[in-house]
Amino acid sequence: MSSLELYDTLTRTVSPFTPIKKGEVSIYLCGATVQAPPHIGHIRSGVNFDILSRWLTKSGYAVTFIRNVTDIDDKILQKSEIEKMPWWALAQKYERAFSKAYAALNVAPPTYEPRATGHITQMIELMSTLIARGAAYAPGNGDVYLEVRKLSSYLTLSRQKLDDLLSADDAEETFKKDPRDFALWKGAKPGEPSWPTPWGPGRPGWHLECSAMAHAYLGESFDIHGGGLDLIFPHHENEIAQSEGAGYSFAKRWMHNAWVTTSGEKMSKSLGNSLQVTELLKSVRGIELRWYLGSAHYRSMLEFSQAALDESATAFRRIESFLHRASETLGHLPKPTLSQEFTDAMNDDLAVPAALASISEALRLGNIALSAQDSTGIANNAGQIRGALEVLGCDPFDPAFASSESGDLTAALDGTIALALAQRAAARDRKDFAASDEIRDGLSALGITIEDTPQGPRWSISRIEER
RNA sequence: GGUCGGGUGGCCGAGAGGCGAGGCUCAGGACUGCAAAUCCUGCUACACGGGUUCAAAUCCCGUCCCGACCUCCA
Repeated sequence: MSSLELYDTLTRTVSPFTPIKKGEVSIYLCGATVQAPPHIGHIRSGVNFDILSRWLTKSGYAVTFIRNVTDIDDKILQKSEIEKMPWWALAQKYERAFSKAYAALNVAPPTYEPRATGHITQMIELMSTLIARGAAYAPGNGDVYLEVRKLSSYLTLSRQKLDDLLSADDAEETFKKDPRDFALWKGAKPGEPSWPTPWGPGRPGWHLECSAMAHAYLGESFDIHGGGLDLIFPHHENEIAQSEGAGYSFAKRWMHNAWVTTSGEKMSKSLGNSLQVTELLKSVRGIELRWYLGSAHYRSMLEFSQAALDESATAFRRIESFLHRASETLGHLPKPTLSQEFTDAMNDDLAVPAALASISEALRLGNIALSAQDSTGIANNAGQIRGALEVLGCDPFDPAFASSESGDLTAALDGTIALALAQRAAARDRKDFAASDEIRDGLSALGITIEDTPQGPRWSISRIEER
C-alpha cells in the first residue's frame, strides 16, 4: 500500500505528505481576483486543487479548504470605471461568474471562501504586528510597506536574489526605503474606496489579505498553500515575508499548478488569447471540460486546442457510456471502489495521467465483461471506474451533473422512443430493413442515437443541446 | 541580466538509465441485415551534436528552438 507523496515548490522535490495534525489537512488556495469572467486557466487551478482535496478526503483526511476572493484591487477599480458600475457591484458580478463556472465543472465549494474586504480588521492587526516587530513601516503618506531587507530570509520560494531583481519603475518609490519594499496597504487617493487605519485611510495591497485570512482561518501554520505558477513571485514570496515577519511559520508545503496555454503562450486577457468558460461550455458539457482540464498532470502546461478538447470529450463519453450500460445491466449504480493502480498513481503526486491509464484497462475489461454478461466482472470494473471518476470529480452519476431535463420528461421521451423502436423491431422481424433504417435515421436526425445490443436496442441523446 | 519550465509518434499526453504508459485518429479483422457500440491486430517516437555506460528519451557537456516570472497575473 503506497502512501501519499506530493511535490513542494519550496524544495523542488516530491516528498511524503505528513499533516501537522494527524488526520487533518488545512489548505489555502489563492482564488480569483474578480475583475473579469473566468477563463479556463483560472478554472484549471480550481479543478486541480479540487482533485487534491477530493483525494485527501478519500484518503481519510478531514480537509479544511480555504479559497479566497480578492474583491478589491487596482484592476477592479479600473474595471469599475470602464464598466461604469461601483467597484463592489463589479466584484460581485464576477464573483458570481466564477461561482457559476466552478459549479458547472463540479469544483466543490471550499470550506470557507473569505473576501478581502471582509478582513480589514485582521489586516490592520497584522500590519500592527509587523510594524511592532520592525518588519514594516508607515512613511506617513498613508501607505504601509514591508521592509524586505529586514527579513532574515526572502525569495526562498522563487530562489532569486534580491539584488538580481529588476527594480520596478514605481512612482511612489520615494516613500520606500528600498525600491523592492512592497505595499501592505495603499493610502487612499481621491475617489477611491478606503477604510480607516491608524496610519490613515486606505485600501489593502494585494498580498496582505492572504496572510491575514490564512492566519484567521488556518492559524499560524497550515499544511498546503496552493495557487498558479505565476503567483510564486511576487505574491507568495510576499505572503511568506508578511507571515514570517509577524512570527508565523505559515505554509508547510507549496503547490503550484501550471497554465493552460494557447499556441505555446500563457493564457492572458492582454494577449487576447483567453478562453472563457462560458464559451467552451457551448461545445462541451461541464463534466467533459473538467475531464479535459484535469487529465494533464497539474504541474504540466496544458496546450489548449479545440481538437484536443473534442478528443478528450470523445474519450470521456466512451467511459461514461460504459458506466451507463453497466448500470442498466446490473440494475443499479456501480459501487465505487479504488484499484491499487489508481491509488498508487494518485499517491504519486497526483499522477492523474497514470491514473487514467488504469481506467482504460478497467474499461476494456469491463466491456468484455459486458459482452459476456459477466455481472461480477461488470460490477468490479464499473466500480473501479466510478471510484476513479469520483476522485477526479467526473462521476456521471454525481447529482452535480444532473441534466436539466426533468425525470418526467425523460420518462415521456423514453415511452415515445419505445414506440418508435417497437415499430422498428416489427420492420426488422419482417426483414423490411428499409423501413427499420428509416426509423433509426429519423431518430438520429433528432439527435437520438440507436444502438442494437444483444439485450435489445438502447437509445441515447447524442446531440449537445444549445444552451 | 537573474530565476525557472519545456521540445516525445499523424495528434494529445505520461515516463526520467534496461521490461513498447495510456488515449485519440487511421488501417485491417471479428461481431452485425446494415449501422453503432465493443473486442482483436497493426502504426517502436523522444529537438540537434558530442560524451559517460554493457545499456541513454532518461545522466553529463555543448548547440538550436519555445515559453514563463522579475512587484497586474490561475
